[in-house]
Amino acid sequence: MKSPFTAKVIEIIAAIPAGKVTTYGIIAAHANNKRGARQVAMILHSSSAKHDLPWHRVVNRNGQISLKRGHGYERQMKMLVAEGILFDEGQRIDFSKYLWWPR
DNA sequence: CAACTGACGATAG
DNA sequence: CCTATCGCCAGTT
Repeated sequence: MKSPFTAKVIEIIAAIPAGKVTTYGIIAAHANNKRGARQVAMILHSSSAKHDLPWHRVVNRNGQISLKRGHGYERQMKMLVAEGILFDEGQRIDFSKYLWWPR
């Protein structure tokens, strides 16, 4: 079996409601690995498809998409906008409106 | 098995 | 505002 951390991360991500977003750090913290944000990203990268996870609802702590242009950035933004999430001029998401906290 | 990589984050300057 | 550096450790090679 994969680590408890991995299982927890997948569980949390699968629970993110449409129209909301959360961050790598928050997920990591709830999976008992406060400083494991990078692993959350890695898990998403390798397991989002097989676990049918809403990977696009996870952004970094600035409310911005971490992907690079031409490597998923536009695709992710498009999916978020399609769910009603708006970006400001700096292409950042307003956490006061869209942040989802697992619990 | 060892080394390397990296959708991140906090901190320091 | 910015860059640099360290910590964390699952995947990949």
